[in-house]
Amino acid sequence: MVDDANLTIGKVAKRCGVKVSTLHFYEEKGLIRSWRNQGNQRRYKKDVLRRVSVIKAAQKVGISLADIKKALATLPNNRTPDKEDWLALSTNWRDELTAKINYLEKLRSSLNGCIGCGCLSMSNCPIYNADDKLASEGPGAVLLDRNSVLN
Amino acid sequence: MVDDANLTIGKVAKRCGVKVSTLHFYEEKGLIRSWRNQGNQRRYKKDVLRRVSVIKAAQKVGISLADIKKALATLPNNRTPDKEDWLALSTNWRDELTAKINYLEKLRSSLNGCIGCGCLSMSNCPIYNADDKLASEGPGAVLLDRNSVLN
DNA sequence: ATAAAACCTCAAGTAAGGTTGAGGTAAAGC
DNA sequence: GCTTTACCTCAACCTTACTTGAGGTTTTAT
Repeated sequence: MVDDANLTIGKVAKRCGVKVSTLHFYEEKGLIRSWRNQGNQRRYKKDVLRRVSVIKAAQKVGISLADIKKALATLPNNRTPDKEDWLALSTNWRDELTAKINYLEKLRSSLNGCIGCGCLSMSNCPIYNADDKLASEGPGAVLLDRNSVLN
Repeated sequence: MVDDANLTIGKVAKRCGVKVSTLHFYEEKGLIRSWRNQGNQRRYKKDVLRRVSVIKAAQKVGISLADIKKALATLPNNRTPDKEDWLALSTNWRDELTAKINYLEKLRSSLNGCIGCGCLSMSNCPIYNADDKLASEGPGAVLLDRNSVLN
């Protein structure tokens, strides 16, 4: 029987609601760490539970694993991260989330104002530029890609 | 020289701000249509410009190509879609966008508290109990062990 | 002691949304 | 007429985030 500070991969998976294969994958990607017992099986300290939960939370914000990894790399590795450490991460992510929300709100008003009312055919539509006048000269239809937060 | 109601793929690509390969891909997926000229080259009617722009707009909302295809399939195919037709699509997408914005706002308001204080382990944590179905970014719902994730 | 459950590695597969390249044809410009 | 640009098909590849499966070992339970 392993004690609570010496978790098996199955325990971690169950308690975090992820599959064992996900933990293998995260370890391979450098997002979490483990050591091995005498029989070559992975063991984790409790710390990993929070890491995995934070990874999942950040994914909901839309942060990629690569960026999550970078953020986790800023945590201290000489001691267990404390409340302040986690707070610093979440503050950054909250700001990204705010930017994303702002973008989506702008997009929503474009949908309302442009697609909804039919002005898609007009040259000043932010989503779609007119085809007639701009056809031979300008760059043509200008999509929102330029300012996209998401893409 | 092709006239304006008889667009080449290059023209469509340039005016919509996408690559030629993207148009091939969309056609293969049934999102747009074309006919062929004598030399087997694709030709499009102007209609396609709006379709592609709407596809791009919907993608920014977070709609998958499969769902966009379904939505586009509700457009009339006996006539060019009019204002009312596009309105129906955009209204649905706007509602999805609103739901998504609401979800992200809820997520934002709980992000610092959850990550910082450790309530990730609790059954009332908003991050894990919000409508995960709306979290179309990132993987789906994560069902945590209600009793003991972190402790 | 033995069987079942859990774990291991490594390769391959999945899904979305495209992109890239090879080998060849068509259209446009001078 | 010749050359460059544009277009064609088909297959393979890319990225993200994992999952699945085969074949084999370790732990745990009875």
